Amino acid sequence: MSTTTTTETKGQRTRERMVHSAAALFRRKGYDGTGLNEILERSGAPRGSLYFHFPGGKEELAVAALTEAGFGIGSGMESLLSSAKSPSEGIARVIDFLADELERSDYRGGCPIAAVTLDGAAESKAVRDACASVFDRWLELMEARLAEGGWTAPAARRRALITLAAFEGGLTVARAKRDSAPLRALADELRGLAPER
Amino acid sequence: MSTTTTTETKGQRTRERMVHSAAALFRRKGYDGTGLNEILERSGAPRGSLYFHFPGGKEELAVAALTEAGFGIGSGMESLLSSAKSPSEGIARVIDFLADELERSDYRGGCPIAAVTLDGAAESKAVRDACASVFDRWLELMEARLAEGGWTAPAARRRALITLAAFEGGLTVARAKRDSAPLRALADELRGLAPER
Amino acid sequence: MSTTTTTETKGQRTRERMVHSAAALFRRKGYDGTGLNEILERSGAPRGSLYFHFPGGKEELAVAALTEAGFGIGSGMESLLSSAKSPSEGIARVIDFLADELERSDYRGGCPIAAVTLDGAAESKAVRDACASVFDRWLELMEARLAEGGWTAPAARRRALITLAAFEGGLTVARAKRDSAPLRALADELRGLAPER
Amino acid sequence: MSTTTTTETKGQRTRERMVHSAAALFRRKGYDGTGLNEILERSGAPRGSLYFHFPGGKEELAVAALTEAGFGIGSGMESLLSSAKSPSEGIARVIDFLADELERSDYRGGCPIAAVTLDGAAESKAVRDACASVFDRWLELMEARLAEGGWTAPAARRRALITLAAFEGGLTVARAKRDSAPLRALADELRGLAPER
DNA sequence: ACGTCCGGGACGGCCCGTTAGT
DNA sequence: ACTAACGGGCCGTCCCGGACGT
Repeated sequence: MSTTTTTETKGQRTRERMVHSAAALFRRKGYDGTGLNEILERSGAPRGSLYFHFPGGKEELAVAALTEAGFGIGSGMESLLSSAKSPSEGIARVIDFLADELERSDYRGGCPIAAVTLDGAAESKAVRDACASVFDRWLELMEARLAEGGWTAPAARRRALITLAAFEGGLTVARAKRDSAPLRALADELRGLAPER
Repeated sequence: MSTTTTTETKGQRTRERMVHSAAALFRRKGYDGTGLNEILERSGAPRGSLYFHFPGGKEELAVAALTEAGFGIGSGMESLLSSAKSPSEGIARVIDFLADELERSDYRGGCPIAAVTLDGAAESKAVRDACASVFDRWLELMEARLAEGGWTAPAARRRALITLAAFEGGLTVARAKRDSAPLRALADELRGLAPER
Repeated sequence: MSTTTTTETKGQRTRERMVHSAAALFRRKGYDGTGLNEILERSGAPRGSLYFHFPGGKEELAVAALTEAGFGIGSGMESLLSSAKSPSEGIARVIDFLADELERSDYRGGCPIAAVTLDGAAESKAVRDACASVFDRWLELMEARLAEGGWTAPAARRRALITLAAFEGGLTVARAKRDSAPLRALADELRGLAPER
Repeated sequence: MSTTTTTETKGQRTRERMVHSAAALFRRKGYDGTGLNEILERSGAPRGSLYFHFPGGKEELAVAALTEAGFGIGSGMESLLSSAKSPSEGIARVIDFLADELERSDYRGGCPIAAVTLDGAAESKAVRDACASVFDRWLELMEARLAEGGWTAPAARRRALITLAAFEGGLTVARAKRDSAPLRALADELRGLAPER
């Protein structure tokens, strides 16, 4: 009997470290603001390894990093959502969690997807598509929880969308002001808003 | 009595062209994604002029570009807001206008403030402050219009904030998907939401 | 009695493909201009195989490629020389053949030996020696045919040398101009030159 | 009263040093074998200066280096040619001079034009054209001297061509063998060859 | 014997934002 | 107000080694 989780070759671990480093740096400075050297240094990998694991270079690495970061954040979202007593409450908690993280990182850690979407990397279709997929997945997660809580499909869809937009925008505003209050106000606002049918 | 507008020296016009070019490029690719050469080329100004007008270099130019772009967008917002029959309708029109612009630019022209806030430039206090000021000004504009329409101050504040967050986030999502529908859905949603007292 | 030709293991065929690919690329771009990846891709061989067959790496591969290419070209030369009615005529035909090849390759396929001799690879004694040997062999071939046609040894030696120099130089000039005329003019000239005793 | 020659700005001198360094290195190792770092180090210029003087990068620098080297060598050729009592003697002296230089440089300094023509740089039309122009100029120089010595135009043209080819090829062969004898033999041979009308 | 995976780091050419000099 | 010069940083590719698998 083998353990399901930890059977990872050394190469896979290197690759993972590069992906994580990239994601972490993209959160802070976007794609254009992040140098390969920085990613490499942080992950302790030599330059040649990057091009072994990602022959497509920085762009391919970004796609992997964004996708994986999207899943990670999505999982957190999912558990916050499902542990709350109502969907609205769950949504508020997600936003509060994001606000906590922003504070903890001294207002540096926003959303990697947004950061990359808004910079030069968006010229790349592959990168843009990876971002769009992540956004879609997050929307689905929220819609599902809302539907579970009794919302009609159209109402759930609208609420999911406004939630996503609100927290992406809220993260941006909060970061500029170095103050999480706007983000937390958004959490409250969304908590209070009744479903419109 | 002096004419306020047209008395501009050649130097001022050069400066203005640089500022506009920078703003336009920041919208598309953020601060880190935009090279000085690109800005210079677009504005037709020689290299040395930049450091004459902006001794602080790229950073100082960015502050000017962001501030000015913020004013420009703010003015548009203001007239859209004041020409609508109700504040909610005005807000919806602002978002629709943003969606139109996004489409016209083939999903390249988002919000320069957001783009710069989310990339490496946010490490600069001067840049961050310029962004925060712009956001504040936009919030004030919306609050004022809402108050004028009979909203209480706290409700107006909340609605302004959620509006700002929604359109910044909506612009991001719409750009990633290359589809303005989410943004327009947000406009509708905000139009429909009753004031919560 | 064993077949001399077709008893080749898979490994030998791989090796051969690498050698041929290298030679072909050296003709076009010299040693420094040709990357290992390019050679590998063209020969369909995996990276690790190179160091199995050529522990000395690129340099050792080059020696093999140059030597083999030298033999191949030498054989062609030999048959052209021996099928002509006179040595001078044979020499002219060799040059014409080279000109044909240059045209067929769109002025890319010159002499691999010359290309490698003139670039950084010449710092390597092994490579230089391989080149020198090839040149010597070609000279011998021509001298032998000249002697056979009744030329005295010194005259044959001189004519072989000027022929080799003329076609190497002619190939270079023709390549730069993308015009085989100079090379063909050289063929004519050499055909016309009387033996000087 | 100002000296006509030495009025050179610092920028021009920097540029010149880069051009000379590039030419010197191309002689030894060709275009692909020569790194920009090497050129820069040798000329003592910083990296950025290169792209100021040669916005087109390495390729543009190569064109300049080749053109200038071509003129330099051409001038030497011209004076050797004109100071000899006969054209044939002049030609022999040119080749002898080349042989001297080859020896002096320990068989590293060949013809930069040939080296570049035979490596990957020949893919660039600009580079190839620069090489072709230099060859043409050299041919004209020799033709003119020959005509001056009483040769008919067609004979002069043929002799010029075979001379150019011979010394380019001879330089190659001599370099591979690290022996200037073949080159000197060529000088003798060409001295002895009678004009064919 | 033959080949793969992965690591390793130096170096490739290009372009960055900035400053001196005038 | 602008030309000229400055270095250091960008990302990508180079050739090569060792560990491992067949």
